[in-house]
Amino acid sequence: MEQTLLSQDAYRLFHNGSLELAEAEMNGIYLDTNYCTKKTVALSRKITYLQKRLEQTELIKVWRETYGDKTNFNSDAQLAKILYSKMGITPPNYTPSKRGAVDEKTLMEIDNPALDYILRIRKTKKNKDTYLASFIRESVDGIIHPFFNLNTVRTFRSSSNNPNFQNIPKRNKEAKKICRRAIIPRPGHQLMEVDFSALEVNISQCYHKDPTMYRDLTEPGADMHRDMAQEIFIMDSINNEKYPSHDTLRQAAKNGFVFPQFYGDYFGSNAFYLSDWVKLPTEGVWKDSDGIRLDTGENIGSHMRRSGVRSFRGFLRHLEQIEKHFWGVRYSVYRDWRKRWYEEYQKKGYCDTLTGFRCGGVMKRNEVINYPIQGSAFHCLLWCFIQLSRAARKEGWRTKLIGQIHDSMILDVCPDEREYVIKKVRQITEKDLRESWEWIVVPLSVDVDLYEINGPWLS
DNA sequence: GGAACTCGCCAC
DNA sequence: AAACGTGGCGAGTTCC
Repeated sequence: MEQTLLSQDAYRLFHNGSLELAEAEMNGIYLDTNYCTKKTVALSRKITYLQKRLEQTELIKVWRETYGDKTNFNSDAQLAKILYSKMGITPPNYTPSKRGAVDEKTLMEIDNPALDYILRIRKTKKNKDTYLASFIRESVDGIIHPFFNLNTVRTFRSSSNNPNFQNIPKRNKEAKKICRRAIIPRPGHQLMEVDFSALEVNISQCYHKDPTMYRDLTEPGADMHRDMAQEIFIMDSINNEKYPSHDTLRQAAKNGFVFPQFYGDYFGSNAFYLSDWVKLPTEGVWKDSDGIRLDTGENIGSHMRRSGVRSFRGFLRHLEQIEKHFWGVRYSVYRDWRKRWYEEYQKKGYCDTLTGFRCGGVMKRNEVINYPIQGSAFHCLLWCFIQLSRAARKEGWRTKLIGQIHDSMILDVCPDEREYVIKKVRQITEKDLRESWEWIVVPLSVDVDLYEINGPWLS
């Protein structure tokens, strides 16, 4: 790795950052250990039950005939051999090393009742063995002390381990409930989460200074994801109040087009993700009954056909045009920045971040473009974390900073101090940060989420 | 018996 | 022309 702390400022940020992160590590996070042990038992029982049901399936007969005593339902290698060699199924997808894949998406494409049990067992084991088990294993007197490292990541972000506090389930409702139920505040306290809104996109603006994106980020009512949803799904207006289902389309555009495009993806793979999201088939001509149902009463397959996109192939051509317009017209200044930024790297062999770090060594185009944005965004969070942690110490708060997840901070708040802490948080994140770093050319704002007093990390 | 690998899957 | 950025970690497997 050829990353270096270029400037005195960068050194100081990481020096002070490591001190305050160490303070948070020492503070630690309270665990409902009673819940953890009870839930672990419950999940074990669930796994036993699911395995019994799995035993009764036809697929398992083949599995036992093949592997006998060596049968192991947790082995993906065995599963791949059963499906793709013994049963002669053609793998719907392949792994990077060209073997038949057996991940969730792939197994869902194969019509076999046993696979449903395998997936449910996998999910349950993940919650039990990765999250609850590591919480129990790493806890000391009912407190976990996740590490927050500043020396492991190529982009100068942070990482976390023992246990990893930065990948606790959130999107999957069931997993979220199982895992976050274990995280609780100090007695009488409440958890608080402070998230920067769209931090990476805002920080990208500080590099490329695209005027269209500037408007998208600063004008009230502007919404790039809604705009792109309208283009992708060919609608005059995406009105979420009148048609709540349209929020699904906005989400699809955000996670299936806009963000992947920013990371360096292209329309070809966007098309698969988007089709999957709205349940449109990736083969053949779309039917009126295809796809999710909109609040207008129409299915999206019918809507797309009426609008002139009649099949997945048509959708590909449509998305190609949208991509062309996205970079060629809408964000052409951003596009030019990317080009220049990469060419400059090719000339110099490194690129520097706005926060004073140097990324060097052999990098691919997407890496060169993404590293500075990803790193600088985290540095904004780290700067705020340092200021807040210092204030907490100097002013003798009972409120403690306990963790950080790239663009958010997690606090264990004493309710008496709550209003003052929120005031301080907003002062640091929304005012002081911009004054301290003049290169931040857009307003930054945070969401403050509060959880119940004595309640877990769940709403 | 441990290091290094693959795969799958969780987060931003 | 090519084509999604950053991590940690559990389990299985392979190799020495």
